[in-house]
Order: sequence, then structure tokens, then C-alpha cells
Amino acid sequence: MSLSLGARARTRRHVEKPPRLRLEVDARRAQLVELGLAHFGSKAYDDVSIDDIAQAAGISKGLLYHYFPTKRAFYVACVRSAASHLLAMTDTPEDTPPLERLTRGLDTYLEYVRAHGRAYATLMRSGAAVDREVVTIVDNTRAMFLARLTRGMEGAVDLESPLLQIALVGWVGLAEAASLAWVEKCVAASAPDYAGAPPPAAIEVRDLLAKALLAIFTSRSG
Amino acid sequence: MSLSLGARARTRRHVEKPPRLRLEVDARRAQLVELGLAHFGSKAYDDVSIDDIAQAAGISKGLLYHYFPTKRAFYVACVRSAASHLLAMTDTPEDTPPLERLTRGLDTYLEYVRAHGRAYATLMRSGAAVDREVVTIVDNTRAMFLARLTRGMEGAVDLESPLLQIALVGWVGLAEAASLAWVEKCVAASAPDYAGAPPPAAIEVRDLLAKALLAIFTSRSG
DNA sequence: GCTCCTTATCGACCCTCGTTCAATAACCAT
DNA sequence: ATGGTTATTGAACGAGGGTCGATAAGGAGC
Repeated sequence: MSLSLGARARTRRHVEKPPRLRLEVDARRAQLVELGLAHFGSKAYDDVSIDDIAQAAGISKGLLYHYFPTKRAFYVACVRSAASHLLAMTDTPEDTPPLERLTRGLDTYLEYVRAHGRAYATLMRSGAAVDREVVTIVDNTRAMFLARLTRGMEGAVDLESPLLQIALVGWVGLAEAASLAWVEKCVAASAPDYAGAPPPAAIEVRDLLAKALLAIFTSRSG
Repeated sequence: MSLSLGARARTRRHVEKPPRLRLEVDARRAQLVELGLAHFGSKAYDDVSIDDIAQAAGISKGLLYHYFPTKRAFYVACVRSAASHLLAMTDTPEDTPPLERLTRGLDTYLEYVRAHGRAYATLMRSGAAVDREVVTIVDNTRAMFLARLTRGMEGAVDLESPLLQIALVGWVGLAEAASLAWVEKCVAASAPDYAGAPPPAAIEVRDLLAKALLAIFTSRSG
């Protein structure tokens, strides 16, 4: 089935294998993580075997263990990669005014979610059952994401207030859930026989999220 | 450790095993699910072996497969159990007025989250990496939870509006994230050397969530 | 109380992966 | 060329998920 040996038929004696391809360490790592993101994002953790990844990468199973000590560590590395990718996308120049920083950050965030959709959700929201470390990564990522969006607005509120902190964490949950629901609607609406109301534009969702965040800030600041 | 063989020792020849204990089907299932909730809620999926569950239940591994076709199905059954438990707790009498239904439902929800905390999060928010079916269960549970809280308020808004639907789904995400953050704070504050601000009372968090939901309803209704 | 019958329960077995490791061969410096 | 470094291989191991025929608990009928 997956044996393509016949194609690359040997013309000599003995089995002809494709010559070993030796990659730079970083390149190989990046390739494997890329494959991992695709696989873990679309299938359950246990449905992704090391052999799958290795075969997709055209390497032996053993080599993967040269780069990652265990399958779970590999999974965690993939999550970490997705997280830093997300953070990199939502970055804005230092001199961006607060409000614009918020809207821009949300726009790129929605763009990211739309591009990765379910895979993002599977990796970022669902990894705790695989490894506890994923929780740490996701929490840190959310905190940095939030800090990035609200940089320059810190003065407006008392960030020490426990209830405000809870509200802000809650807002991140709102942003995730709403954006994923939005992507879901977009996907559903792209079906050939779709007849419901059209999904909202990205701008509308962004405004919803921005308003919600500003509401938290203003309602607690006075 | 959990072998109480010595206690019920019979003093004849041969190895003495405890006599088979034969349970009702439903009782055994319930016992296993209960154990599964405890194990899956506190450890990673792969760190929980069928043997662990079987040993904790005092049965053989094979018997578990008499009740659940696969480990994943067992996991899904545990998630389903937690979900229906949550729904049962947040239920309110038919004649409860809308606003009271909302506050009461949120109170019991926060109570539930406080009681189960991390375990709940691991099971309900993190199962997608284990089995896709968990996503369906969780989505349905959220929808029913939301419907339960807002029953009697449907007339106030246009439930067909895609953006409102997204906002409502987002609110559920807010509720989950905020309540988990709150529990986290409560746990942290219970540490002996804790010196930060005291965590908010349950009422405060409930009000936060209720206000947010009402804000969504009112801002979109006109 | 005895026997039969249903089926909950056991325990040994298989087999798929995750994981290990010594051997091998690309690439680079000299 | 040639040697050294190390990316890469492939075979082998074992833990744990899953299977299955054999066994016995407990109730039904007499």
C-alpha cells in the first residue's frame, strides 16, 4: 500500500535505496515540527504514529528520536511552535498607539485562526490530556497575547485587582471561543448547499472582541 | 498496595485468591467511570493504563473490555458522564423566572467548577486530542448549558443573528476561562505562604458573568 | 437444598507501537 | 584523498492496548 518500492525499481543486484539525505539539524527539526503540526492538528494524538511522521518526512523512525526524546516531547515542541508562531503574527511595532494596536492585533489573530482553524484549536486548546506542560505553554501564550494587545493601556486600570485579572483571562477565553465559532460558521457557509444567514465579516467579529475588552477596562476603572 | 489478600486469607494449600465479586452491570459501569474520571482528571491520557483502572477497581483488564470496546471509548464515556453531571447540576425548576434562573445556574456552575477544578478542565476542555467525539460532546454540553441559563429570555433577541450566536458561544468561553482562573486563584490563595490579594467571592464572579451575558443581550437587541 | 443456565469475570495470549542502540554513511575540514 | 564528526539507519525490545476461550458467581426452577 504505502510501499512505493516498485516505482524506484532497482536495476542492479541488491535493493536500491534512495541515498541518505543529510539535512542541517535546524532544517530537519523544522521539517518534523511542520509535519507534526499538520498531523496532530488533523488527527487524534494516538492516531498519529511516529512511523507516520517519519514516513512523511522520508526518514527512519529512529532519527526522530535523535531530535526529540519522546513522542510527547515532540508533541509539546509542535504546540510550542504553534504558540510562538501565533505570538509572532500578532506582534505590532513599538510605536503603535494602543487602540490601533488592539484592532491590528485582533485582525491578525482572526487571520491566524481562519487560516489554521481546527488545527489550532486541537493543538492549543486540547493538549492538556496529552501532557501537562501544554497547559503551561498555552497559559503563557495567552498571557503574552493579552499583554501584547493591551500594551499602553495598563495605566487605565488597576491590574492588581483579582477580579479584573479574572475578567481578562475570561476575555481571552471569549476571544478564542468566538473566533473559533466564527471560523466554524465560515466553513459551514462555504458548503455548496448552504442556505442560512451569511457569516459575519472579520471586522464585525473584531469589533465584538474589541468592544468586549474595552468594556472590561472601562467598567472596572472607575 | 491495594491488595488486601492478607486480610481474607484462607489457610489451605495453593494460592488463595479473593473470590470473584460479581456486580450488577450498571454498578460496575458506574464504578469504572467514576475511577476513570479520577484518573483521567489528574493524569495524562497515556499515563493512565487500563491496568491502572482495572487494578483500582479490583478486576481484571479483560473485564473492562466487557464494558467498553476500547480505551478511547472508555475515556469518551467518562467525559460524557462529567458533561451530564454538569448539566444535571445547573438545572433549575421549570417555573424559575429568567433572571433568577441565570444567577442560580451560574452559582451551581461555579460550585461545580470549584469542586472539580482542574479535573473538569482536563476532561472537558482537553479531550479533543484524544478523540474527536469529545468535541461533539463538549459542544453539545455548552449549547445545552447556555440554553438552560437563557431559557425564557429568547424573546429579547434575534437568535438567528450569526454575530449574536458567535457572541453567545464566546460568552461560554468567557465563563469557562474566568471560572477556571478563579478556581486557580482560590487554590493559590490557600497556600500557606500566600501574600497576594484575596480571591474574589463566588458572587463577584457570578455577577461578572451575568453582567457580561446581559450586556450581549442588550447591546444586540436594539 | 440441588441443578442448570446465564453471563460477569478471569487470565493467558497476540501485536501494535514507542523507545533504544550499535552500526553505517553523508558531509566537511584538512 | 582521507579522516572525523554526526546525521541517519534498521533491527530488536517491551509496555500496554486489545482478543478470546475457559471459569465460576448467583439466580431460577424444581
